[in-house]
Amino acid sequence: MGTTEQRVRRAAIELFAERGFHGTGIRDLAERAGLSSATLYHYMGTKEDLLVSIMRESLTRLVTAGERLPGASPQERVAGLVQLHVLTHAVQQEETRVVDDEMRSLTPARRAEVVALRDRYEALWQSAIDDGCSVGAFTVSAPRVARLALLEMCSGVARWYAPDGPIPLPELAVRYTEMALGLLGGAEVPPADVAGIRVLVDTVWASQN
Amino acid sequence: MGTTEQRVRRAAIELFAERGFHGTGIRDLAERAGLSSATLYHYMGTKEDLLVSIMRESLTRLVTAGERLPGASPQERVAGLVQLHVLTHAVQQEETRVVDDEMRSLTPARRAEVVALRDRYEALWQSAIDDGCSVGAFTVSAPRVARLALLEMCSGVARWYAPDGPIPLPELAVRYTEMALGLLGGAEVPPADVAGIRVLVDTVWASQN
Amino acid sequence: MGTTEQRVRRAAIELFAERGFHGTGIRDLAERAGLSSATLYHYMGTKEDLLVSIMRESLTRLVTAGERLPGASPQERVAGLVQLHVLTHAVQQEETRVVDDEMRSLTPARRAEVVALRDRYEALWQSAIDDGCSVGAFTVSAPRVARLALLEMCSGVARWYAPDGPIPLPELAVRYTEMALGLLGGAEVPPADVAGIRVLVDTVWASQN
Amino acid sequence: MGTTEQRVRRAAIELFAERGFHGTGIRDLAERAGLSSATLYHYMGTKEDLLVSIMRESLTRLVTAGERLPGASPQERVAGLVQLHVLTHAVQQEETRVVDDEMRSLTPARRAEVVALRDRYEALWQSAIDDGCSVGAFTVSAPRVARLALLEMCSGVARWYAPDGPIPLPELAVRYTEMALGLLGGAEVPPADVAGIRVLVDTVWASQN
DNA sequence: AATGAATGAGTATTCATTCAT
DNA sequence: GATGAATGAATACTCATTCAT
Repeated sequence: MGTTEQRVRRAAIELFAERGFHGTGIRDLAERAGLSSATLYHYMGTKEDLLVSIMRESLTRLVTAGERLPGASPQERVAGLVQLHVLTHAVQQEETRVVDDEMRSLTPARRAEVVALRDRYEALWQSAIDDGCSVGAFTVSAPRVARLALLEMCSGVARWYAPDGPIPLPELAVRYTEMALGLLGGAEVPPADVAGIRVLVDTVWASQN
Repeated sequence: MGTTEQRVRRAAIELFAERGFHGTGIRDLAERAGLSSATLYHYMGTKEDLLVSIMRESLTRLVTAGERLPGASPQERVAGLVQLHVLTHAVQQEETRVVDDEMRSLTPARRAEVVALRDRYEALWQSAIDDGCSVGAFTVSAPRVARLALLEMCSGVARWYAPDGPIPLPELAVRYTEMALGLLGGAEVPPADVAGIRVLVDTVWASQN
Repeated sequence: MGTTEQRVRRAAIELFAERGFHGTGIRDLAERAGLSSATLYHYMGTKEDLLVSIMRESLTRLVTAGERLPGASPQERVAGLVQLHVLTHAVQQEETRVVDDEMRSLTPARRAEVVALRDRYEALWQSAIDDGCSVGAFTVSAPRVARLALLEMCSGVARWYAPDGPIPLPELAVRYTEMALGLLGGAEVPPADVAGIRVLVDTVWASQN
Repeated sequence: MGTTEQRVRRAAIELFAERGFHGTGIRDLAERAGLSSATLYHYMGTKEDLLVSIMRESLTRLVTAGERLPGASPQERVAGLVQLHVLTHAVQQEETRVVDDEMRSLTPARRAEVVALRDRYEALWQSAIDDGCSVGAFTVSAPRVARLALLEMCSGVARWYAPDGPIPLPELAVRYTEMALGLLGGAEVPPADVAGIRVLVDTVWASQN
């Protein structure tokens, strides 16, 4: 069952994803983690601390994985990012939904730190897209908007993809790669190494913290 | 400034979009609407009634517009739906975000009604997609998944599109149409009548209730 | 019984005096005032706001009365201050004890305002004492210390004086006047107009706010 | 640094004096003593036990010292008590403030014991004063009130006296002796042996428990 | 139509204390 | 001797809602 702290984190991820931060009470968390609400406070600071910690860890992992992605050409880098993003959003659906949806629940002071991390991750996308545009590999006219549309599109996976459903994970990744490169315009789709990326995701998410 | 009831609805849409249903208090609503919290209750039932009413109205308008869309071929119907969806999500960003994000905040009893409306709307998409597949106009292998991915992609517009930004609304609609038909596979993009759809959107949203 | 707000203030004064600020719970206040603890919040801000407001009002009254005191010579001014202080501490025992004892319970931010008021009141004492020293009316060697000792001595009245006990109020005032002037050294005791000061006290405490 | 138990007592005296009994949490005590809050309970019973024990020890010492005071005449006995009281309140400011201020924080059951001790101490004062009145050495009309006023006046020293300030301890004691005997009326001030009393205070407070 | 007053149930968080290790 | 873990009861305060006026 893991350590108590892990149980608390899991409970928080599940409930924040299901009911939202403000819709989840401290009592709900305690019950789900199998603790009294007073004991909960041995394993966390405030409720917001817990949320921040979940977001920080998740985004840090994403940034780590993103920076370890292979691929030299802009097409390969975008393809890798899409596959990384889609795989994590398909495999860690609850966690990624919390990160994507609960930004607004953060106090301005705490939001800053988390936004900084997210910006660092999105900068990886932006630079890959911008490079592709410079080189003429992509023809999209508004690269900033393209980034937003792509991320929105890929993040959606966390809301509907069923791991045990009809679409195998690798196929999902390939399809999204095709869609993404199509959206960027005139780009040929590089050969995908989904398996390699899956290994990367598993590695990064296996590491403690 | 509109009737008091409209002020209440506007306040609710703004705050629910900004802070979420559970993050918005009755006093916040009252303050934003310029009323006392007791007076608020002259213009609404419970807080949940207000949310349901906003969602019902918005989804009803979307269904109405969706059913009035012209277009005979599957390609034309999908194109129309994409343009309708993108335009509404770009123009009515707050309202559509509330509809998309606050489903989980509904009590099971109330959720049923709203989900039924949403299902009715999504059925328009599904049938267009399915028809296209039957006829061989689309080659996508998993039509249900395609619907989900398309809706997710188009709904994202409400989260980032800036009406006063660099991309004009018609261009946005066209781009999304292209991306959507590309996603469905092997479909030629029919000529777009974005202006006509814009009129439809404005008409439906102008009507009271 | 007075307005509800007055009942809340009375309850707070009684309980803060009896059990201290930290020893008094919001439920205690509500019960004493005959309200539910939620209703209490219609009539106050936070518990600290209530304490500050009580202190501010009491000190403001004391300053007002102190500034209206007649008396030209240092002896007369000190005598007036002693009588004012003793009378208020004998008549408003609970309120003055709250002011004297609960300073430490204030948050630094709120403490500043209250301390400023108290300093303004004590400055009246200090200047009378200092003037007496300059003129040679008092022979005390450490005037600052004399002020502290005098205030401490006179404030003590609020802790033990029984209004229905053997010592009449005017006699109490006279005795303290004698002790105070003796403490300051070599001062002749001016004729006391305790009745006049009693009228002043009653006037200032009768006024709303 | 003394035994752990002494560290706990010192922490309690400091914090109870600074923030009051109800304003001091068990965690505050633990932190100040450099222990975990669980370990704290190896060195004390309940929080109230700790307070009672501090008060009992302090009052016991005061009674012990009071009973050992030399002096045959009522004037000498009062002078000795004043000097004892002033010296202890100047030297043990925090401890004496806790004793004086936190009586109200005690449960009725525990209060009885402590009040009994205090009464025993105050009885020393009362009998000296009463004897002086019987013999005609004092002319004060209300002896009980005189005791209260004297104690209040002398205890105030703990609230403002600065050991490193301009007034030397012996002078402070002499001044208070003069004030006290003046307050009692028509009493000549006996020669003071402040140094002797200081030795007594130091002896009694040096003894363990 | 509008609101001040009222509240029971709820909020997140801290309390003093115990106990197994 | 020391402590991490645990908790029931309490803390100050807010919630959505009702109602008399």
